[in-house]
Amino acid sequence: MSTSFRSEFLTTLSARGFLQDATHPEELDAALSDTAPIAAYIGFDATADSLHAGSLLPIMMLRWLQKTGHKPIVLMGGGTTKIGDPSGKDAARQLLTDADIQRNMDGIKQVFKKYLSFGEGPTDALMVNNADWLDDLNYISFLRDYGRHFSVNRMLSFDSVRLRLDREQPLSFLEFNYMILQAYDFLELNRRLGVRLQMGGSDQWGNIVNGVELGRRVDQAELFGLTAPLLTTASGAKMGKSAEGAIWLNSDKLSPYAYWQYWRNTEDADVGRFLKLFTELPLAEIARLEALEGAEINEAKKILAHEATALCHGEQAALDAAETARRTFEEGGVGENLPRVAVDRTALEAGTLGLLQALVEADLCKSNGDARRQVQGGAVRVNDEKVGDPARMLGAGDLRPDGGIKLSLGKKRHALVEPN
RNA sequence: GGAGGGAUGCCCGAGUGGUUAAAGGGGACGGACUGUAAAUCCGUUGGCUAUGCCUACGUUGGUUCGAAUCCAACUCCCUCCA
Repeated sequence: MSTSFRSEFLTTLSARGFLQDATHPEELDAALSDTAPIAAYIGFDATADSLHAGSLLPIMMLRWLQKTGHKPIVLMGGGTTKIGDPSGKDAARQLLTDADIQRNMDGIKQVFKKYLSFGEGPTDALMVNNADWLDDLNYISFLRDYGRHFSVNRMLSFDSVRLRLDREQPLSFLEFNYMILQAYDFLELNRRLGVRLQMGGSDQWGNIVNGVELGRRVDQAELFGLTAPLLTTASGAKMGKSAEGAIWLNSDKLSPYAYWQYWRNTEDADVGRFLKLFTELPLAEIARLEALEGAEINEAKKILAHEATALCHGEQAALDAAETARRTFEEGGVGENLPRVAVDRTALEAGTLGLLQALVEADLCKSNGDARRQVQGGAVRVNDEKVGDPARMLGAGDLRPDGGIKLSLGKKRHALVEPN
């Protein structure tokens, strides 16, 4: 995709590295260049009550879409989530109830509100749920009206299916049908809201193309598809995971400080790419930051962390996180925003509060055994002094002048323990 | 419907009666080195009221002094045949 575009939207996506593939680039570019806004959608799962950094790329695409004068549609997979993704070998996966799905969608909407502006205007974002049309489908009439437009021969040739078959891994009929249901989503969105473009990760290419073709066959609609590259870090890891687990976008699941830290720890080789994808800084500015070498690239990482955090949690939260990090790392002090954990004052004053227990309560270790091993491995510090004795108790004598005890696991993970 | 193969810790995968909390790899965490990076090297990686105890090799029973390993039934998956 090295063509040059007329539309602001495609020009931006292309320059910032969001573009992998598109179905009819020229026609799409022309449509996006018209004065009338184009409605475009991306589908999201409703399997958790927040999204994580892996979903940030599509979110940013919707944001750019809106910024360049078009209408973003967030499609929640409420209907498909109800069935459950059949991949993975444990059939034990729980099916979500309607209430679960609704709660998840509410949580996810909180994330989108930070990035998109919702409403009823021509370029305001909308959130829709495919359960609205999938729930009431009649099997026979669905097969007759839409099933006949799908050739199994062709479905078998799509990567999502073919790779599974080549590896002789099971592929259930249910899963095989996902493609059809997703294609139908596109058709339905076109009929209901006039949506003409579907975007997604490159793994969605097959699904998207099917939707485009279904629209053409059934309604003679001119639909478009566009995919973004699948994102991994320079060392090949998937985006959105870290030491602490998933990088959630909701602040009640992951603090803005931890979110800031995630971006601050970006690998050198990824800084330029991430600045383009996850911030809205001008490309010239990014080019300058990207050119920094050696330790100076840390400046670029701080800017990346700030911009990404400000988008997700607001400007003030980003500044606070930076300040906490500065005090914690550059001065070795206690930052205001370190996670605070209340412990039983009586036990503390009696000297019966074990260090191991405190580490677990502070969420630094997952069990006493884990805490014990970390202490023995020399990873634990109390008020910045290394502790080697797993039987160590915390007492009133450990309280610092500010009334707390700072626990550290390794260099980066800290918590402030305070008696209640 | 018939025949055969399989189910092991976060994941992959070895293990076919005892020294197996279970090889090896990946991932993850910690340490060293650095720039709060990467790469590399080292250590750790079921739980607990902890020189011991408990839980764990699909599920439930059985054989045995002793079972992830043998037997039976069941559940799920794969392959081939019809």
